[in-house]
Amino acid sequence: MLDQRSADRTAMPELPEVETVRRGLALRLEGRRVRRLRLNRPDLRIPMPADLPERVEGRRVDRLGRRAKYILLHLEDGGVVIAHLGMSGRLVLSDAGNAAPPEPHDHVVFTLEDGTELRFNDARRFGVLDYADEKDLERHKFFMHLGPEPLGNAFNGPALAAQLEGKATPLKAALLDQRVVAGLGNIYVSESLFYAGLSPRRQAGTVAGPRAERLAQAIRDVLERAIAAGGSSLRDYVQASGELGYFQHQWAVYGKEGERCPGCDCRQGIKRIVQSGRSTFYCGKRQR
DNA sequence: ACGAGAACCTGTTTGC
DNA sequence: TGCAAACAGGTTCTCG
Repeated sequence: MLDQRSADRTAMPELPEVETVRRGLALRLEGRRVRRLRLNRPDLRIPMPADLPERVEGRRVDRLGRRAKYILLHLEDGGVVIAHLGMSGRLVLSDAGNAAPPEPHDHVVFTLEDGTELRFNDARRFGVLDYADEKDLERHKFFMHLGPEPLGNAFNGPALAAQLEGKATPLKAALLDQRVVAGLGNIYVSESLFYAGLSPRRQAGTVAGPRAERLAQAIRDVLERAIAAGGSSLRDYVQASGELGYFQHQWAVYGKEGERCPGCDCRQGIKRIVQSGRSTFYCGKRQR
């Protein structure tokens, strides 16, 4: 229990964590009906629609979906609640008859017919909650410009190379751009580049052919392994407390400045640099 | 048009 | 010990 609480504080909502949360919510929400939706504080990064409660209350949740880092609650009438966790957002479930006491930053509370509560808690309010009709999702402003899902069929070496072609920006910055590939964040960009053996400082446009192939594969592998790790943690987590949170991962380079490179015997160890205001970790010898 | 950096906001960690 | 600065998983806007 204590371990889980401390894991909560090191939340990291990139694609694997969002997918893990989606799976956990699916177990508890699919097929259930929302009795009440309470907006405590609607002014997140983008103000949520004032009519959200009337759009949602009384509807059954058919299916939990995901696009990039957005979680989608598909309702029975074709409505979709769109949730993004930003940097600090959490979706916390509590059992019927055993509701957790209200916490600071509980901005939205869904109450199901059986009393189960789902709370959207987000201290920094970089998160988002919105509503759309299913048929309009592709054209929604959140999704209109997104690149391919890295775990989908449309993502591979040539597709990635095409996105990077002509870009002068460092590879690190290009991979954070959700139009290039949707779902990577600061941690998994560093991790993917490490496994691909590519320098985060390399000009993005120079990545094509076999390099692009390696990078696309590294991205896939890293994300799949992280989801697998989250999935196994999730089972324990749900059994233990019935809550959802985030999970600590074992990273190769992220946050490991000065430590020994796990891929080679170089002397300098893992380097930390700042690119467009954000930390990047890499091995200067192994990654070119 | 593009890319770098700031801004958004709060909480936690680090360093003097 | 206490306080201030630095830093944090994301996205979007502005400026050069």
